Amino acid sequence: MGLMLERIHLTVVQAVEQHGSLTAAAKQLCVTQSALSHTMRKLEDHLGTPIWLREGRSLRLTQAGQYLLNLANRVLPQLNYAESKLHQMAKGERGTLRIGMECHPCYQWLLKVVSPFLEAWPDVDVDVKQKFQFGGVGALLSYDIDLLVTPDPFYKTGLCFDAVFDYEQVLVVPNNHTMATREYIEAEDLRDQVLLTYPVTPDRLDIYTQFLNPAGVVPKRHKTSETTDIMLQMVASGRGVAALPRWLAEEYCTKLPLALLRLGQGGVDKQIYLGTRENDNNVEYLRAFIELARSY
Amino acid sequence: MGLMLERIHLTVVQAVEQHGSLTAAAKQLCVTQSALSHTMRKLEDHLGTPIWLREGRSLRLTQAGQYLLNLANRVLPQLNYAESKLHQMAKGERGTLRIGMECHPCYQWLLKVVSPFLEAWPDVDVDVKQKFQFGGVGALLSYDIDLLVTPDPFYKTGLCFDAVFDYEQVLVVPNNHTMATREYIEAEDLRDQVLLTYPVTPDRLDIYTQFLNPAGVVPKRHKTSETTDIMLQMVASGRGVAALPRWLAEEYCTKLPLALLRLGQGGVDKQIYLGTRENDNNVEYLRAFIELARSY
DNA sequence: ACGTATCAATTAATTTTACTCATGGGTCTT
DNA sequence: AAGACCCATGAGTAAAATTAATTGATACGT
Repeated sequence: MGLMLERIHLTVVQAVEQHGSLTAAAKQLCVTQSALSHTMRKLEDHLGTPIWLREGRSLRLTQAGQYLLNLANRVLPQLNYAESKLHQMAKGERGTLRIGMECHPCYQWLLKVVSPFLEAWPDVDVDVKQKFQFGGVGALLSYDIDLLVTPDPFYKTGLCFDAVFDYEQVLVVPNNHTMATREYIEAEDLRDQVLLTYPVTPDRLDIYTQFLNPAGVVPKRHKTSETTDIMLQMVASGRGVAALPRWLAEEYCTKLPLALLRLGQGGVDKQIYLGTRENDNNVEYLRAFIELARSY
Repeated sequence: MGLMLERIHLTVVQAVEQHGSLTAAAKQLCVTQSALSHTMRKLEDHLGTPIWLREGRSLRLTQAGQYLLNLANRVLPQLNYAESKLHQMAKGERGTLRIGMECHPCYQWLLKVVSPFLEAWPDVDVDVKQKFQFGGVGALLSYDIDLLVTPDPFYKTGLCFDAVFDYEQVLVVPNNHTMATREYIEAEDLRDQVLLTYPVTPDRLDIYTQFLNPAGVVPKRHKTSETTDIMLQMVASGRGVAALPRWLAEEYCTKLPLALLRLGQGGVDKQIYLGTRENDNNVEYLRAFIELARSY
């Protein structure tokens, strides 16, 4: 009645993949190559299938091995994090608030909330992540993050979303642009414009989903930029137009020759949501963060 | 450099919670109580925090212990499933296709696809699950299922959704109902009707999201029923009306005195989607299932 | 209130396991 | 063809896990 698939096995598969050989993995793990060879051999016997094909002096993962590697990449981070979190709990520390960002421009806003939070909770660290294998919701569900900042809430059992921030999405144009003096623009007006956005898929860009798509309009060209600074430099120099939160764009208006226009007569209104797991409802510092965010 | 949090620890925490005592857990795991006491004691020393409060002769989880239990409930199923899947792979079996259902009436449709699939892939088993802690998407992301049947796709990085089935959602009324002879109804017509649905939240019922809510209509009463049979028995006996897929309702029309009405002049059209992980794109039998489903 | 049953912790003895060392057989490089 | 590199194997040993036996504490029944 032997359980057999252990943490060490996943660790080895992962380390071998990372370092290229059993020997290198062994050095990394501070044991001999022989130890790992024995250990993995036992697992292979137990499973009844090899994990690697021994080709000359190198190892290539079998299908079973690839499955193990995939498992390792999913499970090991959880174990590692849990262990460190338990250590933190033991020392009486509050732990780390892991924040995931699904919203490029929110970063600036987040910084303004994080800083008073760190003061109010000196024993809680903050960690911000931006890339997720399965999107922000996936990261929340698989405990890779504890809090998700997103303009795009997704109500599912086990998750809570709180709206914490209202803002208006506006179009940013150079202030010598032909449209610069208008109060608002229509979707049609963008048909012959170059649109600058962050590099994410159009279905996650509000300017498309809420403004252009309903009107069936596609801009002349679509360019992307990772950073707001560069993006607005491009706008100022007449390379295109961009859609950003008003509060963010306004900060740049003092530095760059820009004008802000409403999107449609009524404007496009947005909210930022904070997503959490229901399980974490009673985590004090998490609730506190949301309260703090709401009060801004 | 001692790694320490092992599978056995999670197993013990889970087993103690399940069986109420260390002794019972030990029996379950085919070891002595002493062994578990030692093992867990070592972990507590390593972490620096107790896992249980010893109250008289019983154990109560500390906060750290609860965290461990939560971790165990998330991680152990993955390890257990992985181990059995690897054993299957070793024996040359294809494995199990775990299907999650987020759509009550789809069950009937699914059965029609599963049966030819089982014939075409004799070495693949099928398992159908209906309850998910974090919704269908969560189950997909955390590898609790491999395929999600849903009317409500959710595009996220790492997931694919394929539309496999178009159908019309219709209103089912008894055939002696005052509206029974009409071709279609308006939302207003439901204001004084009793509505029968499956027991899920209204935001996941198309009749609300696509028909009633836009018109701001609330039915006189809302009753729920777990099964289609009972629901339509109720409809036939004049206790209310129900919204169901046309193909499903039509099957009952031969047995029960029912009439089907379009929802609104244009009718409400729906699709069933099959959700998978991008990672599984190359799993033959999964692709085959989707193809098979599409061809119906 | 007393005896009995149950449960967890502890100690010491024992078994099992994991690891290292030493070695051999491959393969690739130059 | 030599040297470097890599993995597998077998035997011995150190370490760890497990057991058996016992204790102390608590609940329960009569």
